[in-house]
Amino acid sequence: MSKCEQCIIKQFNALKSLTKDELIRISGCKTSKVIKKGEIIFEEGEAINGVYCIKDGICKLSKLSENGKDQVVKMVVKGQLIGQRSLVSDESSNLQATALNDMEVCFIPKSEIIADLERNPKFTLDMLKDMAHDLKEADDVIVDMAQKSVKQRLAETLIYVEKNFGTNPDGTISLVLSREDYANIVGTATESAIRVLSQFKKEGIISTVGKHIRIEDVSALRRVE
Amino acid sequence: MSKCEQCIIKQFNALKSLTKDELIRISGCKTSKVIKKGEIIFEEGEAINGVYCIKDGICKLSKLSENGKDQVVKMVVKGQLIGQRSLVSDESSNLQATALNDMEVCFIPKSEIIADLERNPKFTLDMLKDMAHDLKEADDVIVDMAQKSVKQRLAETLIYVEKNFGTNPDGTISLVLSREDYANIVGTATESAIRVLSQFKKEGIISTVGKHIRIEDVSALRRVE
DNA sequence: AATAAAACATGACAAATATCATATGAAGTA
DNA sequence: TACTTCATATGATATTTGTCATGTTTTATT
Repeated sequence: MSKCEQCIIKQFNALKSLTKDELIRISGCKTSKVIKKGEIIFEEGEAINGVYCIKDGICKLSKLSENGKDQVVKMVVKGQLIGQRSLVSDESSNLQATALNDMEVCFIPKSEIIADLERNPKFTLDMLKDMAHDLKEADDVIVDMAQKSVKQRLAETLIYVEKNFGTNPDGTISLVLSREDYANIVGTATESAIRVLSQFKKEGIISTVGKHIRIEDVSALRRVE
Repeated sequence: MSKCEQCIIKQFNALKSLTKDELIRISGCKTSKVIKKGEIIFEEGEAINGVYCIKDGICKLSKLSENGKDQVVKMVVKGQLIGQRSLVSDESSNLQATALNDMEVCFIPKSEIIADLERNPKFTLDMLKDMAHDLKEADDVIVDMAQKSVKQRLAETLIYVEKNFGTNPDGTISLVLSREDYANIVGTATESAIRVLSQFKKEGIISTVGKHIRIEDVSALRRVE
């Protein structure tokens, strides 16, 4: 099993602020998991009791709403941590994490890392910075949800996904999402998402290659009203 | 000027985890302000460079959307801190804070408290806990915005406001908000908020006494679809 | 290859919400 | 007091979005 102290992934998250000794100890108790696309990493209501460090892949964090839809709250990519809230709260998770492609994650149990939070202020401060950033992003999502049209939100989502998860050599967006996924990100009916994407395609703003989407005209996407 | 180390308000936020010495130092550099209803505490885009501890009153945190509406993201009450993000980020504020009634706040400059964040892990951990809680609440708001109707969101807002900000002796909700405020919380047009409140009133679910609203039938509010 | 099951697509219609217009009462101001 | 402004209210209408039905395409499975 690979060692935390040598892992480059930690550079992208708060674990970089652990000391070498702390990292070696963490390394000894962590478990690595391979998670296939579509598999659930943890469920809403589950006691997570630890954090996951994402070594590879992308996952969505979602929450079931009363009307049965699974609203995506955030997408998380390689390098980031998920489940941090479980470290500072004894409540069970308010979100479900599902792999959007094949993933590799390391799980660090709360019992092993909690002491570091209480003793290493640099680490805690780093966690705080990450969470402050997440909170800011969540605020932006709230405003978008409340004030923008489905078409605008979908346009923004396409730009976001391309920017954050990259493109293939042919220019298509690397991450393949179903129309239902897109609907659950923007918070609309699947049919509505399909319709808007069809319209974008008809207008030449995007094109599709099989299940892959390519943005043809970013500025048009930005101008969507 | 009152002293932080004797102030009971700090029990409700992370400042309680500062040592007596730290509190005495903070006390020496803090400034107290009285803010009248409607006044802005800080603006979107402003460099705050410190935290505000709310000694009394209620304020809203909002963000201007592209369509010119001022979306309320969160309401904050006596005992809580605002502006924490400025402590861990050099970015300017993403939100505007506006007093919803007469307030009394203390401002603690970043320069004085930042060292405590770096040295007192208990304090940092407490800040982290608060922020984790805020993040969870923000997630819930995202789901509500995306999946619930205006009527449901307004019903929930009424319940929330009554629960969190209390009632007057006659049973009316203490906090008086304009219809526009309600619209900006729920994320809808002012006319729509007015219409829904009128309907609730017609149905006997709420009643009004001047500008005050009284919830007459909470369970009906909960049942709204 | 045959079949079943998803995912995608689109029409028709209903429901929710926004927008614009206008009116009225309340509150502040000259 | 008269005037102005603002908040509340409501109708009429347009637009957006959801829902239901149905068909097609793609993907998975036997």
